[in-house]
Amino acid sequence: MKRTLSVVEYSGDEECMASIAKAISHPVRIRILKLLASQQCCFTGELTEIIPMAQSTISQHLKALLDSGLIQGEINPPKVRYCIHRENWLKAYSMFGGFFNADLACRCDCR
Amino acid sequence: MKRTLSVVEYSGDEECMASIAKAISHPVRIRILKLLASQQCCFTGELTEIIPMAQSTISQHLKALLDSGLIQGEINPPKVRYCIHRENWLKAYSMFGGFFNADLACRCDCR
DNA sequence: TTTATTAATCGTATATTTACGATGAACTAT
DNA sequence: ATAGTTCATCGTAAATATACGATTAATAAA
Repeated sequence: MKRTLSVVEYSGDEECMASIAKAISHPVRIRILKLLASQQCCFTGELTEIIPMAQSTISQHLKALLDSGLIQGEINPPKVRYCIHRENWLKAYSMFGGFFNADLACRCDCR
Repeated sequence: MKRTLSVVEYSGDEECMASIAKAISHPVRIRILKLLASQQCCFTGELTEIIPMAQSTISQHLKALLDSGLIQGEINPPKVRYCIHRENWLKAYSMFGGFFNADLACRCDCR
C-alpha cells in the first residue's frame, strides 16, 4: 500500500484491542475458542474431527490464536494439548468490558 | 479459495461475534469508535482533521463500522453526523462479556 | 447560475487472509 | 530399522482488506 501521508501512530491499547479482535474475527476461531473454553476438547486432534476443515487449516487458525495469546499449547508427544490462556483471557475480558462499557456509549444527542 | 471439503456451518452467534470483532480489528476503527463514544467529535469532518489519513480511507472505515451496526450516521447536509449505535453497542457489550466470561475460561488442568 | 463544501464512491495497487494439498519433523510402536 | 501417528510448515491460488487519488453527488452560499 502507498502511504504518502504520515503514518498513523496508535496507542498500545489500540493495537492490543485490534489484534485480539482480529484473532476472533473469524467464526471458526470463535468455535475453536468455545470448544477449548468449554473443555469439550482440550486435547487437540479432536478439533480436526469436529470441524470439517483441512488439518493444515485448523493448524493455521490455532497458530493465529496462539499468536494472539488467547490460547497456549502444551506438547505432549505425539499430540499437542491446547488450552485457553487464562491470564490473557481475563485481560481480554476486562479490555473488551472496558471498551464496550455502557457509560461510554454515546453521550451525544443524535436522535 | 478452493473448498473441496464440506462448507462449515456456523451459528448466528458465531457469525455475529466474528463480524463485530472484524469491525474492531483495525486500530484506526478503534480510535474512531473511542472518539465517537467520548463525544469528542460526533460531527464527522473532524475525524479527517484528527486522523492523518486520506478522507476516502476514513470514509471507507466509517462504512465498515456502519455495516457492523456499531455506529449510525445522520445526514445533516452538507455534513454527516456519526454516533455510536447505542442498542447494538450494548448488545456487543453483553456478547463479548458473555464470551470472555471468566467462568468459561478453561476448566482443564493443563499446567 | 456558479462556486464551495462535505462526504461517498470508483478505480487501482499492494498486502494480508484463508483455504487447500503435500511435505517434513518429532515421537511411538512394532 | 520400519512404519504409523500427530501436528507444523511450505507452496500456492483466490478472496478480501487497506490505502490512495480522482471523481461524483448533494447541498449551501455567492
